[in-house]
Amino acid sequence: MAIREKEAELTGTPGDALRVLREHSLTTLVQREIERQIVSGDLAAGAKLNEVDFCNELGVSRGPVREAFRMLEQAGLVRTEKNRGVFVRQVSIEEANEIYDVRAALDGLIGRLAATRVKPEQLARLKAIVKRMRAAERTLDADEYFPLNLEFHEVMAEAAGNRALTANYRRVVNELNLYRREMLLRDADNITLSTREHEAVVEAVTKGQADVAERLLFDHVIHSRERLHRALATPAPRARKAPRKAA
Amino acid sequence: MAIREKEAELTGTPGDALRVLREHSLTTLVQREIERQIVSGDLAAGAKLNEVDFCNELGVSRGPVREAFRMLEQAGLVRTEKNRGVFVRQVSIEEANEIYDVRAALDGLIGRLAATRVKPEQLARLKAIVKRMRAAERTLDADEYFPLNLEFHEVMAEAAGNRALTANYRRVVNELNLYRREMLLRDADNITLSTREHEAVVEAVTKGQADVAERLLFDHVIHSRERLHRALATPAPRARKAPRKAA
DNA sequence: CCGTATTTGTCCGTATGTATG
DNA sequence: ACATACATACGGACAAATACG
Repeated sequence: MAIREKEAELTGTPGDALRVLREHSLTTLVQREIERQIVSGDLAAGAKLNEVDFCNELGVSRGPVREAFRMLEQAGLVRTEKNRGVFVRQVSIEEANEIYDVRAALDGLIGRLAATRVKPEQLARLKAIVKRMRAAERTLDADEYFPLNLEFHEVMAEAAGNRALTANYRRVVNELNLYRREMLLRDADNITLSTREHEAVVEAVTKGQADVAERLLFDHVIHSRERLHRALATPAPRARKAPRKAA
Repeated sequence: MAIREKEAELTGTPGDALRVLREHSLTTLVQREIERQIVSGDLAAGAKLNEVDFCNELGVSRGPVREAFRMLEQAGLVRTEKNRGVFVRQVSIEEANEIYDVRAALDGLIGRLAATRVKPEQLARLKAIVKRMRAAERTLDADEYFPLNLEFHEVMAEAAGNRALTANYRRVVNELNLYRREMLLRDADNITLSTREHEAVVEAVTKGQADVAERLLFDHVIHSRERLHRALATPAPRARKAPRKAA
């Protein structure tokens, strides 16, 4: 389906593709759609992105597609080889370790700022998320836990009330999700431990303990990395979805 | 002058524009050239970037220019208004404060990692830079101090040995340089204090004291912000250059 | 408020480079 | 190694929106 109508539907009221196009360029729409496909895992790491294929799929010409590629390149989601094409970025284990360090530093800052600035409404959302995490923990539902985890950290970043921090944090989280995302947190013990850490963070934020929240969130990221690496060392669990293409 | 020959000259051997073009796309060359103009201050904050003007100036068509715009947009150097054009990003004082927080967190990580991983060659470069800083301090030469400061932090980031960290750090530093860069560190006392802090960082890194280096570099960024704000409160010093355009 | 000029948004054709048999 | 097929890189034309007189 062409991106013009598709976006209009997603944004709510169907039929007002006109309004969407008045506010967003085709480049932006294409960029968001390709980003969605990458983040959701529809496009596997290493997959080649063919310009003309996207033109046909989205019903646009090659200009907007090429511009969207350049945006995704800067966002760290794809890699471009001159005269050869663009590919979904592959994050090696060494690279992932480096990115985890950056994320830990940013998450520490998020914890520190959120502890002093969090709004009651955000605190309520955090507590609701943790509650649902405990439910997912009981039923060992990793498919439910994964998006809750993303949402928790999204709300924390919002609570920090720093737009530059949020922007940089999102980019880092996106890049980490390229790294074997299908294997994240499939282990029951890992879910339990992760939930405990989230609860501790919420408690510190509730009490306004900036230093504690900073350290807890920093350590949480480091622990997450360790849990992931342990999970990778064990026999591989089933994949979440069948990726569309492989390079 | 057309970007094709210009880049060939800059990269060293004049006349081999062919090699440059074989390795870099026009989009990349245009992006680097516009970024240079923004970072150097040739393009003032808020200035409008006209597509056709850049086409004529750089001798390329609108395709590569538009793609370069999208890259710069993601890099945070320009802002795009649909159907109106792209403008050099303006960083408000509130935004700058937020970015400083992010930079402090990243610089803290840089200090911690550099203390354990710095190579002898990098340590030598750091010491040489600080030495030249002391010289600039004696002659109160702020024009010389400014690039030394950039170089110092560039070497520190390199010493941290984390590519993801370096990439994110560069982006943040670039954005901060959009904020009244002409006023940075023009005050004698500020130069002296800043140099002292750099020296302390080098000492901690030399001794491999990760925790100390982390804290010193973190505090250095926070102090830099305070110094900048104090400088902004005093009567404005002369501008460095005449900006080309103003929005 | 309207018409014109300018600028941006989109599309497509051609040249050049790459992969494949 | 060569030729063919295919994908990307670049340029240029048309359409739509904005700015200006």
